Amino acid sequence: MRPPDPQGFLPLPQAQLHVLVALAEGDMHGYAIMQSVEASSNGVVKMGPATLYGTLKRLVDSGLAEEHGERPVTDDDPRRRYYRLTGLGRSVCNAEADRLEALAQRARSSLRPRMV
Amino acid sequence: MRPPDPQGFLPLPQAQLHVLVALAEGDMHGYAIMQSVEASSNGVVKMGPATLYGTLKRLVDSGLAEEHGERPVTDDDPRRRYYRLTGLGRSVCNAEADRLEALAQRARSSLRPRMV
DNA sequence: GACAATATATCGAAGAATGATATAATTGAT
DNA sequence: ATCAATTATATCATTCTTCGATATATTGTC
Repeated sequence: MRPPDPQGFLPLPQAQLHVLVALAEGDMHGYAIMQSVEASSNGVVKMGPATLYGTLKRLVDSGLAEEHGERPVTDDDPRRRYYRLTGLGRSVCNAEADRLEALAQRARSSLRPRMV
Repeated sequence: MRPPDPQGFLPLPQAQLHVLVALAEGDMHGYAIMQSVEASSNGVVKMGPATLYGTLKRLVDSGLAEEHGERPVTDDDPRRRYYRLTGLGRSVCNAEADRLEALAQRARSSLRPRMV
């Protein structure tokens, strides 16, 4: 029973990555994740409720995120359900970030080749 | 009739991005793309023929890649079909690389917060 | 009280990715 | 010259993922 290898989750589906990155910035409830994803992508990535809640379910099922009961003292709308990254979720998000960064680098150096 | 906005193609499905990045490194035939994607991801991304040829078709249909008849003098297996990026394909690949780089940055700075 | 925004949830359809399989030409080994 | 492995393209059926639409109820604002 070894701890699951983060690499095994890669490549991560787009929506899952976006939710993980949002949660990396802090624990959040679903609706806040939707807003965060749209805002921090400057409106390029639009995530509707179907994508969000479906994705959230998958993340919880696969152990990358979890719901928890710790609520902020102020501003507690009882409908809200808060989520956080698990340790595994952090590792996977990190691994995927590394992978994508390398990919982006490669694209860059091919598309704008340096003068030799 | 304005030229299509690269941003409108974002976010690009994973397989499409991988093929575009491979083609950014040089014109290639299908089988070479498969190998390139798998090799340069260190085996993390495995693209089978169904994904490859389906994706290639989509890229051509949407004007991001195109087939061409220019073949290398040596080493010409007549079965091969060569593809290249279009101008639009380059722009889109570049825009997506920028987006993913920014996303990876954000993930990084959240996951490994700098000491303040 | 009326209305917009917040918040979660699910259905069914569309889009994307995959494993399996098929076919055939090429290459390398013997 | 024969045989097998590799190269190369292609498609089917299924599964996974994403999306638009819709539903329901609560909260905040005027």
